[in-house]
Amino acid sequence: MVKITDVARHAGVSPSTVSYALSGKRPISQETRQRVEAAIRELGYRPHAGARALASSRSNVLALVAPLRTGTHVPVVMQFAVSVVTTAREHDHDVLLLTQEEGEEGLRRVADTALVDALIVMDVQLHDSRLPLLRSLDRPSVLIGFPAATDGLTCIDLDFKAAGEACVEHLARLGHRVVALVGSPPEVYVRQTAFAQRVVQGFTAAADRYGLSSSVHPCEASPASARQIAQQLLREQPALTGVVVHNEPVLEPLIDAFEQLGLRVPGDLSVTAICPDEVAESVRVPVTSVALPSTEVGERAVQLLMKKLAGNPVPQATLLPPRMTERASTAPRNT
Amino acid sequence: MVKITDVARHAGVSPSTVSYALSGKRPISQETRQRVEAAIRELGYRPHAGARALASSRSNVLALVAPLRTGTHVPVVMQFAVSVVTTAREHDHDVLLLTQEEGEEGLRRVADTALVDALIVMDVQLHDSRLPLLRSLDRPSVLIGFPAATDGLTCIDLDFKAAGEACVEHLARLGHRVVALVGSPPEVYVRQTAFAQRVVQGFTAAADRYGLSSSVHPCEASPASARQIAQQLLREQPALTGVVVHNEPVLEPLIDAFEQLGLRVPGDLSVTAICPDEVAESVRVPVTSVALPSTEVGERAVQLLMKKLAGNPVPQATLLPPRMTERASTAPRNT
DNA sequence: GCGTGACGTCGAAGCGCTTCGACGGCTGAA
DNA sequence: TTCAGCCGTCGAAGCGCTTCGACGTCACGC
Repeated sequence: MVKITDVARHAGVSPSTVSYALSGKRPISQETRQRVEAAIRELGYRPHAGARALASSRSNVLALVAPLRTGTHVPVVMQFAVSVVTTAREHDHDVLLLTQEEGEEGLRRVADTALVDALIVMDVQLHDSRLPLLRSLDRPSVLIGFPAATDGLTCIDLDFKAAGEACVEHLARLGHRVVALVGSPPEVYVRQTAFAQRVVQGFTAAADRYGLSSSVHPCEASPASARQIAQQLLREQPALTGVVVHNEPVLEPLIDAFEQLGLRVPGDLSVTAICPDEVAESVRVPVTSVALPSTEVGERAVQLLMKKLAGNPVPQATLLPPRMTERASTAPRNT
Repeated sequence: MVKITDVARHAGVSPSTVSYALSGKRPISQETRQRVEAAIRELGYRPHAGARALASSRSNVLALVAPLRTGTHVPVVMQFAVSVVTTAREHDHDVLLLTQEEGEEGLRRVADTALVDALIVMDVQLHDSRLPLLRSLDRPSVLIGFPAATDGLTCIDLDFKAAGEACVEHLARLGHRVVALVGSPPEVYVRQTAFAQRVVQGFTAAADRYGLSSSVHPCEASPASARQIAQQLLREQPALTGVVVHNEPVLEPLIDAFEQLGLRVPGDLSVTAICPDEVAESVRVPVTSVALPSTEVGERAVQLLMKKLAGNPVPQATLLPPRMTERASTAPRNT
């Protein structure tokens, strides 16, 4: 193994000079820097991560706690993880993957052993048991999702309330008067994951504001549930012409079910969704949707963390504004 | 921060004794060990990962290189990743997540900086450009998937050839005489990912052995392609009664398409698949399938790595035998 | 009764890097 | 001309841990 003293000798300077040339923390003359760089290249020098971490008390590693539970759409998690890793690399950091099951002990472990400099926690719930721990940890963290109280924390997510509102607004503008929300599976609400409830809040508030008749229906992630919900909706709200779907797996089955019940989309029924663009685009009838910007959230989360690591202040809450894309599934109400 | 010297002082022993008590690398008396453990608990001591890595030249971290490309089924990747993390934790290791995009330079970086002790590489291709690097690296690695030549490597995967054979065998035993394979998207073959071709080999070999008439059809991962393939199959092989599907996303659409064309599953047509059990079970007609054992592969991969790290020899190739589960989609041929 | 070796513990030497203080030389303002 | 202060570099200390060799003690065999 080639070490910094080898490089120093080869370049005819002291080890500290090599270190400073590498980190830029002190001025180094153009000429010396070039000699050092040449030596590094020739010897194929790579600083030892452990030694670096020990001396600088910075590991340049971030922890990412990823969920893997029913109710979370896996591709979104994956996309998010990739975006975190990619962005972290741009900031010269690596990413350590932890599972939700590791729990609080896992967080404490990687933080206390100085394995990581900072943490990103996904799938945060309203009264998440990890919150006190994250507040007390000596390392910065960023949460994806919003708990009930955000004091002492840094949170980021899509503004789901605004997303719910945007969907209703879009339908209202098209003249629809009776709308329904097909939501996440019941367990998501029971678990009190904030985003599901926020969508409901936005949906309801906007419906009231526009004077629409509305209803909310949690839905299991199976085609059978989709068919069942579709039947129920037609029975209970025969005048229904607008639907908001916040549940990726049932989006297509739901549209199929409606069409089998004799409703054309968007002729008789307009459908909007809150889901990743790829999902909205891959449905038989491309769906007008508010995007779930997993890539952007991941990127922003890492940026926030970097700011905190640099000692800069960051906002407690970051809500990304919804971005709606009109596709083939919505149309003015059939009068 | 509480360090090992604090623990030593508190327990009335030397730092080295604490270290040995922790690692078990030298005998420590029952009584001393207990005093040390008590001190650790009372002080909340956590060894510093960087210091440990520097002194022992072991970081206790594994690298996992995950793909994220079209053609790879995302949930499978995720399931695999979770299994790797979980198993690694059981062996007191953590997992660093790298993306495929980081490429060879990423592998070299984490290996050379001693950030990780060993590597797991997913989605290996027949002539993967990373192979020479992995062979030359001074750190052990395990590949998921089989390249053309496995010398100097350690590879593990489902035995896809045997899986293809098992499907055909199952159909042949049920009396089917004309079978077809609906395979992965064309780009998977072009990319020369071995597993797709192995399925074809097994499928073809078994069909020949049983004297069946057979054909192979790559298929895009979209419902439209599924419908198109279904039509084509009926046109070209009117006597078709058995289908093997190796393409998760089109499994359900394909069955739908066949039924819309007037073929009942399994009445007129028997369908088997090579896919994760969850996918096979979630289809409207649960599908007889060979499982894609991502969890087991992840677990075994880590175990192989641990053996290599301990200096024990491991087999160059590990092929997991296919496990077939009969479900509702296959039946004896309608005579 | 004494040598032998296993047991249990200690002290010291590093692992490879960063960083702090120091220092000589040089520039520019007074 | 002088001195303050910056620039560029060096040497040494030390980050917190593991590990090696050494040493005293004790049990056992001959």
